[in-house]
Amino acid sequence: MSIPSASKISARPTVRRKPLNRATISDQIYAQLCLSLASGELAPGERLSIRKVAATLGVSMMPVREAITRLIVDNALEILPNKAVRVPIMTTEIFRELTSVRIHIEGFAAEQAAIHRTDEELDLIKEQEVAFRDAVTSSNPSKIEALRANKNLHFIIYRASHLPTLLRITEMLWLRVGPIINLDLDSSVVQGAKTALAQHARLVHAIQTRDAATARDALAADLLGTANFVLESTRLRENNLPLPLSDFGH
Amino acid sequence: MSIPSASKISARPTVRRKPLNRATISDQIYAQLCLSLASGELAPGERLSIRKVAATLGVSMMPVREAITRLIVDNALEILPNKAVRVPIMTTEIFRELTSVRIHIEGFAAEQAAIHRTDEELDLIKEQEVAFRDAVTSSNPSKIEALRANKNLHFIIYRASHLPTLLRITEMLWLRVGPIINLDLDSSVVQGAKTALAQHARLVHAIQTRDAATARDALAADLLGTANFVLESTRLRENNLPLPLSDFGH
DNA sequence: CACTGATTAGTGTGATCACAGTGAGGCTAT
DNA sequence: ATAGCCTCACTGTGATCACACTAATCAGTG
Repeated sequence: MSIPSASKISARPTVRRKPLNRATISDQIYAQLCLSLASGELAPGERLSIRKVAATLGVSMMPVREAITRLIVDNALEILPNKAVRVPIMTTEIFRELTSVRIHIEGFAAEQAAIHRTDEELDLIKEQEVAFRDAVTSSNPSKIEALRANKNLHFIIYRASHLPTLLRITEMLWLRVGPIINLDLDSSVVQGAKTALAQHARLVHAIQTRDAATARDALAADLLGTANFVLESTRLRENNLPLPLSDFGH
Repeated sequence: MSIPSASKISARPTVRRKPLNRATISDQIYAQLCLSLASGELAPGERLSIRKVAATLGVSMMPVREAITRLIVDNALEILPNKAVRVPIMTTEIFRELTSVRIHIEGFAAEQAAIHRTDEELDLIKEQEVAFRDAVTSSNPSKIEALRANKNLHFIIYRASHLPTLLRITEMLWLRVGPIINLDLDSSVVQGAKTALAQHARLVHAIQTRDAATARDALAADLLGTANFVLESTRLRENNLPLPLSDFGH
């Protein structure tokens, strides 16, 4: 990821630079790990070593440590009783629980978005909906492009709820499902996207007409659809065995 | 809080001690800060210095640093553009937003608790309900005892939803409202508890009879009641002015 | 050959130091 | 007296080291 060794600002001639909002190295590592998590690059069950991640990314232990701590707090990573850190393994039971919570909370967000959205936000939503449609119905459908557009669509909606607390919670939830949905939904995402397309259309239309109940229902159906798709093509563990022992942790 | 300088286990004679689950110093600091936050000891707007907290608690910077990082992640503390850390100031706007989210999410938790609760959990819930009633209707009502029982009651219910994700979210939410409700609800908590008592009774009865809808409604009414109470005896800032300038963070 | 034992590499946690950036207080020059 | 500059105390961030604990390797013995 090439961290610029330091922010070497030698001399500021006339203008007084204000490096206030500069991103911390820890922030960069955090963002990087989030990406690796969301892309499935970090597989469930895989162990993380602070030192190794630090060496890989070319930084010291400290920023990695802090980034991992953050990820543990929002349940994107878990810490075993040995104090070892790994990306949580998702059982079907946990996945079901997570999905039901997501349906309720993100459905609520969609409902509020239908109520509080501005016209500008509606435009952005429509924009992302066609982006998703294009990515899926294209002649050579791009899986990663579709997932990106799907995520954008959802989060523009959640942001349009104008409830920052809710937005934060949905971010946490997506961080947890990320490793799963990106894992083995190869080109088959196109097949599963049939119902997604329909529900997205319903969803956007409901948000446009400020129909909160329908917006909630459409989003719930969308989530449920992809969740069932994951449950079928299941790479999930049926029950949480004491140890996976299948990790390639070094 | 008196941290034992270190876990000095000199020699373990015959039994092989397994100090696996031992609480980290960081954990202890985190718990301590949570308490200070929930008790209102750390007032909104107050600034936190890693070194000063470390010196006060008699530890080095590191555990404090990690504990504060965790609290920032779940929005119990906020980090200003100056990188300064303070406990967030709560505006009426933010409080309203937070309350609406809480009503929805914690209402959902109550609903699920009514469905999934075991008989043992029901007993615990009843137990905490009479504890709260006792604390409030006592001849010399104890504010801190009432608040403790109230929190216990709520979280036993949330735990009884058997949705760990939901439990985690409610913990985050309570961490944010903690500094407010404990701030200036002195003996007046008894007055405001009138409606709380009624709703608690409804809530517990609904959970007993597995009436999810009523459970949700009762909990929503409970939350709304205390929220309105806070909004009236308001110590909240009307709008988020650039700086409070009233902190004693020297 | 199988099993226990010690040694070693590797882990997360905590402490300490270095550094750049920030803000306030006091000084000087106008 | 006031505006501007400088100094200094203090901040969070990052790096490095020390330590206790864990897991796995390899040696020794049955």
